[in-house]
Amino acid sequence: MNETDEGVTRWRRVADRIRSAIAEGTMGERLPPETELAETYGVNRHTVRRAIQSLSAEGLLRAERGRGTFVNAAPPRLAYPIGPRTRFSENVSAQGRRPGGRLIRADTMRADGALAQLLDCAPGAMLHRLETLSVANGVPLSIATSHFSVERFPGIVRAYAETGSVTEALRLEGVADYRRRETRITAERVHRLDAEHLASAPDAIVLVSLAVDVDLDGRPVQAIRARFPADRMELVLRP
Amino acid sequence: MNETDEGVTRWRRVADRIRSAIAEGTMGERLPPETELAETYGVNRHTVRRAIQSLSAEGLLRAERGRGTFVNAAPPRLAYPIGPRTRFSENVSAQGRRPGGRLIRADTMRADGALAQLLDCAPGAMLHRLETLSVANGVPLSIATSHFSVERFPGIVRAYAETGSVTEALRLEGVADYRRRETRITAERVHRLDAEHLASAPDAIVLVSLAVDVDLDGRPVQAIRARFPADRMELVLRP
DNA sequence: ACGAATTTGTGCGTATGTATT
DNA sequence: TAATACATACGCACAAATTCG
Repeated sequence: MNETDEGVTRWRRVADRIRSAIAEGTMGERLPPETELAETYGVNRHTVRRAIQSLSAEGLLRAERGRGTFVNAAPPRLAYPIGPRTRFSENVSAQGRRPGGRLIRADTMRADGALAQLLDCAPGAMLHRLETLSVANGVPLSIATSHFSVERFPGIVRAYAETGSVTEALRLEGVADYRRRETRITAERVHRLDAEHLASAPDAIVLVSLAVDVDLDGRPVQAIRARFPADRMELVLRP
Repeated sequence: MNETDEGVTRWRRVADRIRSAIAEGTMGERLPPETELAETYGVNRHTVRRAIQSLSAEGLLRAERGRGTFVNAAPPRLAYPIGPRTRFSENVSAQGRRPGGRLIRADTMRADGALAQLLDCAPGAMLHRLETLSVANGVPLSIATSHFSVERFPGIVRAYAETGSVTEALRLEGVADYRRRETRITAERVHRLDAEHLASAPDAIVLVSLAVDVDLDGRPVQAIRARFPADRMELVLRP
């Protein structure tokens, strides 16, 4: 190893050299095997593995058991417009993709304090919980968990199952139209079950959007917690 | 180790048991040392470390060299409103925090294709690049890199240095007012230098906001790429 | 002030498992 | 089947940071 960057741990130096080699294009699409990298950099294979682990966490590399370690091509992110009239199917089809959705789970739960405040209902009130996976061109784009008041929308689950659309289901339940009142966005590591549905790496990052839709009278209709894989999606806001 | 969850790797089982112990409250604020955990779970210390690494990545734990491994208390996130008139100092002071900013770097660069399109200038045009760190109550909240056309705003850096405010600096350069035209939001792992400035863990997650401000005639004024630590901030949109 | 004990971080060697070629 | 390549796991040693007597 080079002695110029004294004070930096070996695996970090290895990671930097691999990153540079990729940036210069001297690495190619596929990395040499770990044993070979260990030899060329003069370190133990574990040290190479620690470096590769770090670069994989950044999204630069992708290690596949039995096959090799590959350089990730950075695909362009799909834009997801957010506004007062955000609707998933319209968003995706506008970009020439074939939208699709699948109901993952439907059950009931009791509102905790935060949900009760968002939905303007009593804490402990029964809520329908709908979990849906959105897909475009076969690529999972989001998991959304929607919460509806059971008292106000008793048949929402059946209506959604029949129509496949929240907009249509709400219309059947007497909500002519709705709009977005507030969206809160943060990010976190993907949860394990979400990672499976989203076909993401177990340590991938998701954008988390917590939104409230209200009817034309301003009454809360649904609270939605959507998770978007951050390496495939970006949220776009236009005032 | 328990033999009921056959087929799952040991470090994952250890991680699950630690997570459960924390959830049940039987773990306390500080974890036992790695050697002790290894003994109680009947695995090697490396296996415990792999589990702790995973839980740290989730944000549940925090390992401090020489001190121990601690359970992270989840602090409430600070809300950052985004809208057509987003201004940092107004945002933060509205929440009873004392805002502050610091200029990290100021230099020039050439516009790549993406920046040129955002700023409506020629690719390769010279741009001022201003990197600023925003702090509230001593806690770093964001790093923002602003790009301005050198041709149009030759004195923007000096003006910013004197006034400490982009709004004021732009006024000195002849821009009476500006508004947000577009904001694109995604998320990624924090870069190393950003992590130092933001006082984040090296594997923390940042929300990345790429925004364009335009003057009253609709001409692009600045392109901003801001990074927010996702464990401390959430972006809030109200139509 | 200083050294010993404690605790996490890094690194190497070895062995074995598992998926792919 | 055999060879290859990444994944997991153990053991040992030492480094670096902190704590405490």
